[in-house]
Amino acid sequence: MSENLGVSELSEEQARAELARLAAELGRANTAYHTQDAPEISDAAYDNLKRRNAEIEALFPGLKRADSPSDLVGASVADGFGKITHAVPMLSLGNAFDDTDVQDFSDRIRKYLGLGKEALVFSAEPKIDGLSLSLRYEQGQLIHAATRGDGATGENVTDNARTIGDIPQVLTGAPDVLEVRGEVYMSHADFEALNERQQAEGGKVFANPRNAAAGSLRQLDPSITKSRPLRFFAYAWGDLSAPLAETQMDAIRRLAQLGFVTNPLTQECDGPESLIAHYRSIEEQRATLGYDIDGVVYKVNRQDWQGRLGFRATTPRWAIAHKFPAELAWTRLEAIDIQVGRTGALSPVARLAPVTVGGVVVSNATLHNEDYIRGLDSRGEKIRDGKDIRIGDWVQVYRAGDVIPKVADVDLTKRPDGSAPYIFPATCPECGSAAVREEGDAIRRCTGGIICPAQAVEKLKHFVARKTFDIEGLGAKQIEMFHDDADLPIRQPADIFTLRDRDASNLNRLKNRHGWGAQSADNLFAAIEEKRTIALAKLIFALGIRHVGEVGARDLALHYLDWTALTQAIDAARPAALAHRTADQAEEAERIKAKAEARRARVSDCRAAAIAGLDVPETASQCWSDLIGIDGIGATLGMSLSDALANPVERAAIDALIAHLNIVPPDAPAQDSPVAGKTVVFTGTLEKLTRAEAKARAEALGAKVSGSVSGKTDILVAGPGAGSKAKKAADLGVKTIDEDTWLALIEGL
DNA sequence: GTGCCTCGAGTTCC
DNA sequence: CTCGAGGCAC
Repeated sequence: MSENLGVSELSEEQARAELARLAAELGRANTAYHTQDAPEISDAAYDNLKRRNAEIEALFPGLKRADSPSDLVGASVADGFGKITHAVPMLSLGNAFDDTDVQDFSDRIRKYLGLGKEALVFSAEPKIDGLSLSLRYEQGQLIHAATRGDGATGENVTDNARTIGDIPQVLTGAPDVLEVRGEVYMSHADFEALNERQQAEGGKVFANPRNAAAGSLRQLDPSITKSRPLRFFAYAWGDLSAPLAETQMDAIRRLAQLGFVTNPLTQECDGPESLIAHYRSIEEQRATLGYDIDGVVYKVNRQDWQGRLGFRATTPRWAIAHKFPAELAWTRLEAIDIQVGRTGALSPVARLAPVTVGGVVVSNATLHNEDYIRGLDSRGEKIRDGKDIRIGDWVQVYRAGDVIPKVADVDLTKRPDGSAPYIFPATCPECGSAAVREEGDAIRRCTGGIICPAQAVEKLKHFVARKTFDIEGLGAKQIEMFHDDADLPIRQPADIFTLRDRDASNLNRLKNRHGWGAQSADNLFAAIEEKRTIALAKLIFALGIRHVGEVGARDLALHYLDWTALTQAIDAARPAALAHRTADQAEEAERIKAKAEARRARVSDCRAAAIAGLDVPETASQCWSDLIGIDGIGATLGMSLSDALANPVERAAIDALIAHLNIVPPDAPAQDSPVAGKTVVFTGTLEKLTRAEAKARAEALGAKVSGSVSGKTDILVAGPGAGSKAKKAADLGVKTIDEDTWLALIEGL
């Protein structure tokens, strides 16, 4: 047997066999652990198997199995934490900042549910300022604990969670599978005692209880977590298939019966006035609670109504967080710097004399844009009573959403003599090109395009970012270094993929440089090689074309399925795109000129000529309509994409890049479903699905989802409140069905 | 035209 | 996380 060999001594064949053996053994151990009282093997033995598996996988990455135990949840791996995908995503909440927002929240729900005089009851509880944790229990046993992470996937902190006294290891009388959610936090007293201890021992002193709780929970060594006084309030559960109770309040009581600690200030409220009264009461008690809270959470009490209300993209419709006013601090504005983003946006950043805001030292803050500094909002109306912001001013800072520092106000009585209004630059501070602000736009942009080094670097950073090419070892810092490198410059994406060959024929080789070695250089080249194969959607997003974000890129990929098809279609649509813009501009001019009677005729002539003169070929119009007919893609995105591909410099860079890549088309949609190849339009309110879900399901089944009804539409799915589209469909003789019929049609697929 | 809702692009600190 | 703005429904 090979299992006594060191990992490095294994042959490929032995490694493959052993990975199979480990997968089987760990799989069996996992099943035993999760379904029976006694685990089959000890924790230490389990960890050893797991570690050996990870070591072999690291050495033979090509042999990693589809059912690799390293992807299994519920076990500790030596380095870092494993990932856990939440069965039900951990979403964030919408925010209310004043009484009006609370009233709106209630009104919105009443309208959505169609409630008349009927009572609408809420639960209200303090929003604990800690970190949320999801606990999974199977057959009453705590199986795993995961942090929120990005909402879909979190970190596996099971071993640490087991050390928290408020978290039961075993439940009696619980459903077979139960996910409990709550907040891990540290009390003020415990926090202070911990910091004193840390200081005495020369350890890290935490800025605030939240950071202390987060730092303690994310310890790699559970014995350290155990020594930290963490607590836990349970407030929700993650599995709606088996509701704990018919109302939120009953569910909380049930959690308390099961042995969880629930917050004593949780209360039932029968309307907005009652919610606000409870909010004020909690606000008054805030200082004496002994732990940090940052607001009050309101939830619709009835479970069935929560179900009907459902979710928007990232937040439930049935809950909201009523936030306390943010903590404020005053400090001196020392300078205003201008940063240039990847789209050329000039963003002013305030450099501040360091000041503590909400437990964190802040020395930078956003100033948004030109108008914000001048004291105007996006509609040109006064904010801060019209006070402008000047260098040297005494300014008020807060952290929006307790995260992003912003300059909120100015103290005019402390304004230094001889100060002058800040003059926003009209040229790019990085490349000197003109910086212009389009009519109706809040942002001033550098016109240098690819010539501007700041834009080039930011675009490259976007290209290698986590959601795009995600090249390990080539992050923002490395991009900055390589961009200005004398011997191995990376000036455009294609340069990344020629790096290895250029390095091989270079005198100043990467492996001989300070801070690099043969191993790290090889790792980088290997990471780059790995990403030569890339999904079409990621490639499109990575190009960093304005208005083409993650979702737009995915929609384009799903529609065209292939890079060549996409470029050919966009190229062909170019005349129509130009005509669209010309017509747009002419219309705009016409609107302005309508007031200046004298010149109207000339403009109309100009518009007619523009359209007639361009003589748009039929195929161009078709390609253009096809493009902007994609649901979610409009003329602005279309124009932006067309411009990017038609710009000779940009196009050359893109073509050079494409030559190095192996582009993977999106998963071919099912061919055998009843809706494959059909064009579907959703309209009205969907009750069982969100629009995004409906769209994703339909696309997975091979349907094309369009935004508007036309002769090409095969099926219109009309929910309640469908209007003009249903009428148009009837006129065109398009088949129209309701949501239930649609669900029945695609059922089981 | 108006009013949602989502998406894109910007931001800080650990 | 927030703002602005694009896209879409009414």
